[in-house]
Amino acid sequence: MRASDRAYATLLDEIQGGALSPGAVLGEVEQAARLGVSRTPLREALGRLAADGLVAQQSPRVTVVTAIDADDIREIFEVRRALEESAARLAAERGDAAAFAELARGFAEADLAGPDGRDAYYALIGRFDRQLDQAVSNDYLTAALRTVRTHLVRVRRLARDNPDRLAASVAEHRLIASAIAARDADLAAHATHVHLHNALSNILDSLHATTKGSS
Amino acid sequence: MRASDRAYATLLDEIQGGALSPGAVLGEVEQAARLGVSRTPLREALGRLAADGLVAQQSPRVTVVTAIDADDIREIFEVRRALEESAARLAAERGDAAAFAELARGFAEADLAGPDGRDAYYALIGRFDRQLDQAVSNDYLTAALRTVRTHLVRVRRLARDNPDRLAASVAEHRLIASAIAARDADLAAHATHVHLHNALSNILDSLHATTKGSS
DNA sequence: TGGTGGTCTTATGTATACAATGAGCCGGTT
DNA sequence: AACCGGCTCATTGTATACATAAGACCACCA
Repeated sequence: MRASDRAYATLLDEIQGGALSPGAVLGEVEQAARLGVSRTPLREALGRLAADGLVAQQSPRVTVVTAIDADDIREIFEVRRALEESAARLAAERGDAAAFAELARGFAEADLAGPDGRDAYYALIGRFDRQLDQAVSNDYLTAALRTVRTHLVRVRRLARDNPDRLAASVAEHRLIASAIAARDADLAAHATHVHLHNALSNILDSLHATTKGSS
Repeated sequence: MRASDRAYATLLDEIQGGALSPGAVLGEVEQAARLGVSRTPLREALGRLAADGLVAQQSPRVTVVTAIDADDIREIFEVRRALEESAARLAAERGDAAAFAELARGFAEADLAGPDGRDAYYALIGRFDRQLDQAVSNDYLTAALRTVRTHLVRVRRLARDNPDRLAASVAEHRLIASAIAARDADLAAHATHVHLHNALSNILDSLHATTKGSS
């Protein structure tokens, strides 16, 4: 694996995981030394992170981790809705119906009760996203969704997802998968709309509660 | 201006303009020498172009200009439809109605008859796109649209746009702008759908004719 | 004569050295 | 004492030198 890939992967994990907080200054020499690579591959990693929108050059001299506030989350969800509704429609038209029927069964039988219910949930979502990408079979759409998902990882960290919401989300995904399997494009798109509406509401509520609670 | 920016801008122009054909191999030393920069900024430029999807590492050893075929164009237009329909809706909800009324007038009065009718057309479209971005006021959506538009420049080169289509396109944009000015989100979105359907049909027809005619 | 192995070339990936620019600080002057 | 100017230093941007690996070509063997 290339050193620049390692630097990118490490910084990505740290930003998404919160180890590098928004506003943190990323000096080239400092980070290169910390990650054990030279400045050249580190600069490449920073460039990729900048293209993703995870870091930005605040001034021509200082690169910082970008912040995400409630308005950013709304904007991300506007893009997400545009892309995922289309993806759901396209998957309903050309996807592998059997695969989505199988996914729907998986959502129906999902058990999120245990302590690692969240892990099970994200594993299911990951399978669903991969199947969706494969069904849509559109590299440009997948690339656009990849960027959105990259930001969503950070958004999820900001919002504490409660078990009730996780269960509801699974049910919503089950409906989407079923609609795709039934080749009902309208239902797939509208169920996606509903799911994203609920997800956004939950996140913003959680954010509001956190803000009020911690201040 | 930084050397890496110049290298990126030059290569972007050459790829979009056709000076660098799809499949062209971009050796680092060769291109660095040609553009008068060293390999370091040139690699940064190639990285940005790769993020845009304009070049790709065919093998771990050779970077080439990516190709665009009819399927790519269809995929790009699927993403474009998703993003631009949403953008039209959002602009209708929150855009500057007066600015879009003014744009609609501009489309109504556009004169594409002259020899530089195409330039006038693209100038109008550019104004419209900028106004749309401003109205939507969503950096994530704008970034996604930027990628799509980058590819569209190449798509337009493949299709020879005839004057009739240009005039029809202006009329379609006039309707979209009017709908946004009237805050009619449904009409704005549907007019966008119609416009993109016509634009794609025209491009694919042109491509088919060219393919048959030149073979 | 065809295949295989090895070497050699040439490309990329990485590290480091050099250049240039901007920011911060200190001292002088008003 | 405050403000302006210059200087220094740190940081980025660029160039180049070095390491490494992949691919091609040639020679040798079957």
